[in-house]
Amino acid sequence: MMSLKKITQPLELSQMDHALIHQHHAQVSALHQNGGTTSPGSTESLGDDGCSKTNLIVNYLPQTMTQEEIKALFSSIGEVESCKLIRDKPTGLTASTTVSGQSLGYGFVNYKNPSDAEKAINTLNGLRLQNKTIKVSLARPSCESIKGANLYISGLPKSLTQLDLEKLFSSCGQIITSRILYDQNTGLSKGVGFIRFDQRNEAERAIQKLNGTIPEGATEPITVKFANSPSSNKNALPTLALASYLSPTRRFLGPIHHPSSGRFRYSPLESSLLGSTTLLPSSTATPNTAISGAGWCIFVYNLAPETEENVLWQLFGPFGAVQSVKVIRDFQTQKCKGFGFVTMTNYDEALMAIQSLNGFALGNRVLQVSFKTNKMKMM
DNA sequence: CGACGGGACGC
DNA sequence: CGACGGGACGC
Repeated sequence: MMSLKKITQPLELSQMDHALIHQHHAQVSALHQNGGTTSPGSTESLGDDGCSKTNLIVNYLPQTMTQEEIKALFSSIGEVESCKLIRDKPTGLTASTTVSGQSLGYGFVNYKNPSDAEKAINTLNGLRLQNKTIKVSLARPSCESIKGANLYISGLPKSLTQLDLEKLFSSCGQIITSRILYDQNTGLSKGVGFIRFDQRNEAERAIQKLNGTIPEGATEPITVKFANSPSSNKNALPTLALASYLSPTRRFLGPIHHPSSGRFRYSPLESSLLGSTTLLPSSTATPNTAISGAGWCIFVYNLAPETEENVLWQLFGPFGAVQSVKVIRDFQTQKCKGFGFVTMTNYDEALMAIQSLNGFALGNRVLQVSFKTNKMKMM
């Protein structure tokens, strides 16, 4: 139940044509348009071998769309010379349950004729397909200097608009895309946004110039830094991969490399407690033992409301002997209150579980796992 | 936007 | 803390 979001219906070609006919006038924000697909200068006529006028990059493609479907769609405009959907590497590796070859959501379409490429931009850019609005623009000549040019900006005033954001950054270079994140429910700005520049050095310039500065009319400084690269994936261990990744036959695991561990980590343990592996659970001496004195009680925080006991068994079982698990629920709703407890027999195994599972991305939540503290109601 | 339960020995 | 429509340069 935790990872159903990937299930979408494959797109039929007939549906696509249909969509094409009825929605080819889909609105695209002016901002996106000025996002810089048109080069500022004169280089229009370099057609032959310089900047290609036939090669398009298509972004925000629906996950399920295949290269063949893309080609079919774009062939409705004119003759397509080549078409490539970019997919992630077919890593046969263990951890990534993301089956090899998933679409990365963008691709390239190269037309025979520049006029068709232009027509494709005019008619297909902004086309809505499934849950996505695709973007069609001229591909820039591929080169190293355009990579890693995406910035993450936080601390923005809630009133700052996308246009304001672009104005703020436009002096640093050519903006390819910009975005401000809004809360889905309230519609209010999250004070966080992205700017993708044409060139990486433009992005560096923007960091130099704007990081820590206070926008006009604002009171707080903004943070400008490089956005996380898509490869440093946040939910590298997809929800249901747990059972398979944390194979029950393996009692001890090497350190699990959490995506951005440092940031999410929060360990209540002091190094002194970690020193020895020969500690025995004792009912009174240390603050982190289970009440009963037999076993080590672990506090697990940031569980989803639907969480059930079996999730905890699956999470902790691979690390050793688990005596009991408990999901704490609200009495009324019977929904998990966001935390639970796991009691393990052996200190070493409990420690290993904590070290491995603290910071672990379970679905869209990052777990915080530590020895239970003693809320001394009584002594 | 959020943080540590529930049970009940029979002295 | 904060991370996008998951994924903008050929995976």
